[in-house]
Amino acid sequence: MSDTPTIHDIAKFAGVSLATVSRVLREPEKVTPARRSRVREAIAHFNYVPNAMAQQLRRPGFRTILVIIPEISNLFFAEALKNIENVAHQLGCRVLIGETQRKQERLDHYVELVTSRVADGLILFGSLWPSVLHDSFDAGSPLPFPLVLAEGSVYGPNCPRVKIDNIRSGEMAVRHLLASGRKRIAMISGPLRYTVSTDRLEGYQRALSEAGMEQRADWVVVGNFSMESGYEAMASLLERPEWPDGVFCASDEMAIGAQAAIREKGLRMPDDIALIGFDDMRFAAYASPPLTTIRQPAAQLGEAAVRMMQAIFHGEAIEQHTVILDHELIIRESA
Amino acid sequence: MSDTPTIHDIAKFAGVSLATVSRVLREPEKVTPARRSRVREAIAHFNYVPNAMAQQLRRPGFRTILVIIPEISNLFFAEALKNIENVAHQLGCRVLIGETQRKQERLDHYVELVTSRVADGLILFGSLWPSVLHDSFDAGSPLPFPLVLAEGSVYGPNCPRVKIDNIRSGEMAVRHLLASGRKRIAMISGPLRYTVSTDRLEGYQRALSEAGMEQRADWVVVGNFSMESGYEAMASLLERPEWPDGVFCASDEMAIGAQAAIREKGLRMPDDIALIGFDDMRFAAYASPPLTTIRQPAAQLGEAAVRMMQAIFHGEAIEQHTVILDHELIIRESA
DNA sequence: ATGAAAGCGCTAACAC
DNA sequence: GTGTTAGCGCTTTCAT
Repeated sequence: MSDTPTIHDIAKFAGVSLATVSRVLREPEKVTPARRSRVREAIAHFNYVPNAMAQQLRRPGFRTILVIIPEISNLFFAEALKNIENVAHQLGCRVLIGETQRKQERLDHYVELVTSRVADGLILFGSLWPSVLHDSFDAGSPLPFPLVLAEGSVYGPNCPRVKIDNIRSGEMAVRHLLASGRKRIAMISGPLRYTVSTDRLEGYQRALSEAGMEQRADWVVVGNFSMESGYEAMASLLERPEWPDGVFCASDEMAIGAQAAIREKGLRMPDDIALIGFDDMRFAAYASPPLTTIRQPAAQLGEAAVRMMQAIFHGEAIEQHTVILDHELIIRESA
Repeated sequence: MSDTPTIHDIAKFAGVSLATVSRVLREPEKVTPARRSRVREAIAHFNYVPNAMAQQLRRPGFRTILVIIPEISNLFFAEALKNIENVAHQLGCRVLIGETQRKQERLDHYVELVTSRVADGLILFGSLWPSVLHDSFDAGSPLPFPLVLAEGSVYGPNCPRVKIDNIRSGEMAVRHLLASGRKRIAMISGPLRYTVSTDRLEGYQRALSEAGMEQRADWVVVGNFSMESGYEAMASLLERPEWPDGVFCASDEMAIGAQAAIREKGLRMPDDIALIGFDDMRFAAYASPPLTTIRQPAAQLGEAAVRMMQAIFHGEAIEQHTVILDHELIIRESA
């Protein structure tokens, strides 16, 4: 932690010019073996590592892509991230991760990393929109940096994005409940300020009306995607005079909370209540009973996002401006 | 995404000198209102954001701390991270997160961010040791950058660290099992190449021998901290002629996997088998039955790490070179 | 093959 | 107040 050596120190120590040191670093073959090793010794001696800031200034180096997610503890994001890291690494980029905790201020703080060129591109999850990009939202004004939107929960802006079709996913979930003869289907939704939530809700409604079922507004109760809120929501549903016989939860976490509430009441799944979740996160298979759910292709989503970013970096025209990934019904034992 | 404007563009456009633009940015009060607003217009017009690389070069700016974790999808880390972010933000630092997936190569790649001064300090979770720091491992040689070790799973190096006492935690877990009269206590351990694992295992052994119980080597089966491995481990235990009546799992994830195996056999917890986990991750309370576990203070751990880092940044002598956080037994229904 | 020197985008002394 | 100028640590012509 002593004073950081610079290229000057190395040059002086090795008795060569700055340029030579620089060359040893990036085109060693252009330097005589003798001096080359002298320089290398010096480098080792000082434990010298070039200052990346200074390097980048002259020469566009490794690409760094910043990934911003709302919550790191949400397993869905964790899964997507893992793949982003893998693919990016493969493609020779570095990945930095930032968590906003759904705070605009945090988001903006992270976005500075890319406006100020510490990172070269941004993959943005979640429903918040960077303040700096306010003008670019609906206006056709071009984006000031490479951006790809993931998870598709943001409205309008005209930029590359990868998402899943939450409406059709919701439909699929509810149809599955319907298929087993459920008549009183409730929904535990996410916060209605998020598109993902309203989309899944719309899917629920469509499936119901398609089946000619009655829609009861008081049977959709909104949680916040957490287990706790799922538990509360289900508990409140079970306090009503008439119980639902099927419940669609907008996240697996809420479904797991709901399961706890159902078990506490001594009810059985799927006999008394059929329950279906959303995400297919790791824990779903180990729930009691194992959770039937809609699988979001988190990993693919990450991969697709990185590939789009890569395309932008390379100035390639992106064929599909928005790619929609396939969801899938995973049938286990809860419905 | 068009050509990035520089301070020159702004200066020219506003008809002032570079210095004036720079001043408007960081000491606006020293510039006449008239010119100030001219410059601001120019900035707005070009959508100018100073290049952070260039800035840092002259002037040590915001501190960036890099946090490296093995796996982002491990909820324990997620929890610790959340708090790191919070505290760091409060202290005016930026946090970057990197995931190694327990690969040395990945770790080293991230560590470059700090040797090359993109980040100013490193908080390191996990059991891997950066290659660059090879010499500093046991040698007393000083570290080339601010480093604090978290989670305490690395041997020897002489640097600030924050950890929990895994041995005593393990003891506590097993004592609890013993207290309810269990006679045949098995353990599902983590990989034995990690200190966290061997420490918890040692705690298990100590508690057993302290109680004068027989120790059977074939009753410790090793998993890899995942639910899957917990399931497998428990299943294998249940294939033996004699079943354990108590099981200590080195992670909640493994415990949840184990619960699934136990339920499948139609056994009851804690009546037939008492089960205790480790971590107290979010899902523990919603398991079936709710999981008794040892709580690791993930959040405090994050906070402590950041504060130590802050102290290093400020050149303060760190009072406690290694801080050990308290664990806690959380009794729920599985044991 | 090597070194001198210009410059990357910005900040901070120093003059005016 | 404001502009000029000298760097920050590095890369890259361009001579030699």
